[in-house]
Amino acid sequence: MAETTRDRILDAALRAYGTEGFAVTSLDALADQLGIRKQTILYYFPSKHAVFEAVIDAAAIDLATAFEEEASRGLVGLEQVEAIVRRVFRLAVAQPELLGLVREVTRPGSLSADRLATQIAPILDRARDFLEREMDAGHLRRSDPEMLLLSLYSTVVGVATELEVQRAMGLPPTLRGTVARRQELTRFLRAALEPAR
Amino acid sequence: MAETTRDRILDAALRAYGTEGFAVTSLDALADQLGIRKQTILYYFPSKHAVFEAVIDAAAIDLATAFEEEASRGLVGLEQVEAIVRRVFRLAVAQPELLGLVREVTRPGSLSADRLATQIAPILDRARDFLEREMDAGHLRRSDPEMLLLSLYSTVVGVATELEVQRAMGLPPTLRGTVARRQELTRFLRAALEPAR
DNA sequence: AGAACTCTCTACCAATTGGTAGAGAGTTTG
DNA sequence: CAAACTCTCTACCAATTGGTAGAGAGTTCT
Repeated sequence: MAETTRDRILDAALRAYGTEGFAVTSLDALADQLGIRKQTILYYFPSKHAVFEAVIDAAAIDLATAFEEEASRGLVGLEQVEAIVRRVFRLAVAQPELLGLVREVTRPGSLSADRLATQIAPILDRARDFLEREMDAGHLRRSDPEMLLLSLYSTVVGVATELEVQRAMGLPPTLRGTVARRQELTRFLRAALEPAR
Repeated sequence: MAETTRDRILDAALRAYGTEGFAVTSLDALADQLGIRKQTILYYFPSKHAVFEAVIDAAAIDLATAFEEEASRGLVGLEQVEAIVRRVFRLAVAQPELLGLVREVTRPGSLSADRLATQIAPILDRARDFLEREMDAGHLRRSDPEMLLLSLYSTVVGVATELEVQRAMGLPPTLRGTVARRQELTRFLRAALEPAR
């Protein structure tokens, strides 16, 4: 309990930046949500951009933790891939703002793209190694691990987060619909990754 | 020749909104790029948001045209899918701001998502029909066409935007790298879509 | 007790924002 | 030629922005 003011600011900022976006969220708006004045925010962070960077750092830790949890189960081949997909979807439902922040940060004009990138790099390295190992072991179809990772990332995060696109396509944003989407995605990935028999 | 002022504004706006984003691009900044005053912009468009909507409309036409060109070749099965993927990548290289705009518009909670959506809807319908038909004909592995479409969209746009992010971070997008990505993506799709033999 | 420190606030500020009013130059129309 | 219209501009404006200065209340240290 007793969440510190600093943590409350970071929570609200993650939610705001991850859904509305960084540029459109003013310090005043953020402060209003918390029932404080923006000067209090500027007491804890030297500037608006510093809040953003702190949010990114915290998000990177959350993401790394979630990934770590799934990766340390000793699963193999497709089962490991599917475990992570399931986790990403769980994240998308429980904490949509987290993946929303990733989307915000990885936008072309973003000043802080590399901040998240460098913190996530170890995860990516580990994922690439995993794919390579599993291909060698014959558990996954052989292909370029780096590129495969990129395709996997885009597909999974996209399917999990592109709510507007889904709405535009007439897909219901219900929990049931989300589960169906995950299952279909899993089938899709299985078809793409299963070693040729 | 003799591009009208209105068209020059739309061009610059597409580039700015598609890379920097709508919120962070002020009318003054836009006018500066064109060597005019923002009041001239407001002569052609009643408000900043009207500029955005006009940009979306123009982009929708460009996208529909590109799609139409690829779709009217009478290709079949995976060949048709790959032709469109190739076209999207060509777009991503030649006009990265166009996909950037799509990304900007499809941000969760976007007010203008519907505007693009309704204009793109016929394309989506057509694409869904195509996939369904090709599955029936046994040219593509059977799966939920809607989900498949979403996966395709996420993956292709995701991989294409990722190129932009890297470019923004200083990694020059070599033609070779782009082609390599497209080929890996194609392999990925082929593995997932090829009818089981 | 008093000094120092922590935290949140009020009071400002200069810059930037989207937008309005309307002048002035050039062109087209009657 | 004069009137009307088209286009771009200067001059403003009120609201919002991120940020500074410093007061005041409460707590902790000596």
